[in-house]
Amino acid sequence: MEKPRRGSKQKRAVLSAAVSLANHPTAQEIFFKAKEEVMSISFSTVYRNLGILVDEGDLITITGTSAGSEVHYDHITGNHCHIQCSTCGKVRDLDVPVVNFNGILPSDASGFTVDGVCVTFTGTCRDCRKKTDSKGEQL
Amino acid sequence: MEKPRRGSKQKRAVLSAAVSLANHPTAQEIFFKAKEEVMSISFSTVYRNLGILVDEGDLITITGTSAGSEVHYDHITGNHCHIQCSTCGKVRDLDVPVVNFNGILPSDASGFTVDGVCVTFTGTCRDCRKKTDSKGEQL
DNA sequence: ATACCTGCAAAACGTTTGCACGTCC
DNA sequence: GGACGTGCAAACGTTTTGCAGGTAT
Repeated sequence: MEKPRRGSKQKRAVLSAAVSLANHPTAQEIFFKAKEEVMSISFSTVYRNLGILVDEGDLITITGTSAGSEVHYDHITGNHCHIQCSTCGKVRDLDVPVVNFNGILPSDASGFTVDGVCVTFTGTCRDCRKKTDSKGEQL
Repeated sequence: MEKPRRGSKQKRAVLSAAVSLANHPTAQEIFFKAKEEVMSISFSTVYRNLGILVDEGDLITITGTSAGSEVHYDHITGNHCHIQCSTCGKVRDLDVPVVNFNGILPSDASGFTVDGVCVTFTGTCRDCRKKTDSKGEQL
């Protein structure tokens, strides 16, 4: 039932862009990086391939809690946590593993089949903290 | 430095809509619900007030990992987990508390000030599972 | 009166889709 | 040759914004 997948240099470029950009890049960032490899690549192709790569398990998506509506992509697909700056939207990895959760859920999942968990902390990065402080407000 | 907030029946309608809709409503759902209370309310006003209410801590936002680009709102602002169906985008509360995390992070946060955590499980709800099964594929 | 807040309409933004062409098997 | 992949441009849905007018203090 699996569709045969042919592969293309564009797709490879998308994946390698996602991998080489360590910072949980957005689709746009991946687009520009991939463009370095395949000049002619288009947005549609990037988005299409990102979807495919996520489907195939080569990438995962990260969506933050607030700032920035863009989807971030991560080539580290194992369960780990992220923290996103609610001001600038930047995402970083956290060392905290999500192990605790693998055992917790089934009973509480009220009918859901659980296939993953996304733990995203919200916070403020040092840079944005400075800016906020100098504006004289911290809420 | 805080801006004086006047309050309005629209804002109240938005909040009470968000509260009465227990299902982690999206902005659109809140809009329609709020419209029942204040017929003349507009999208802009809903969005504006949602932003304000989140700012004020009366609501939190939930963003899933995949399906559905809309932001969901939750009036239960205490740390708790959610599970979102990756097919239909529906969000549910999980009983699992996030207590474990309050102690873990500071050292790993690499310069971030942490002010919250959003734990969203990804899964498939019973309804969507049925649909998927009947299509004969489960990946 | 002076902010703040509203409602409208238009814009912005990220993303998706339709279609014709190219490419690989 | 046929199916998959691409690129373009246009569409889409959600959210934001500019502006004129309304409302509460």
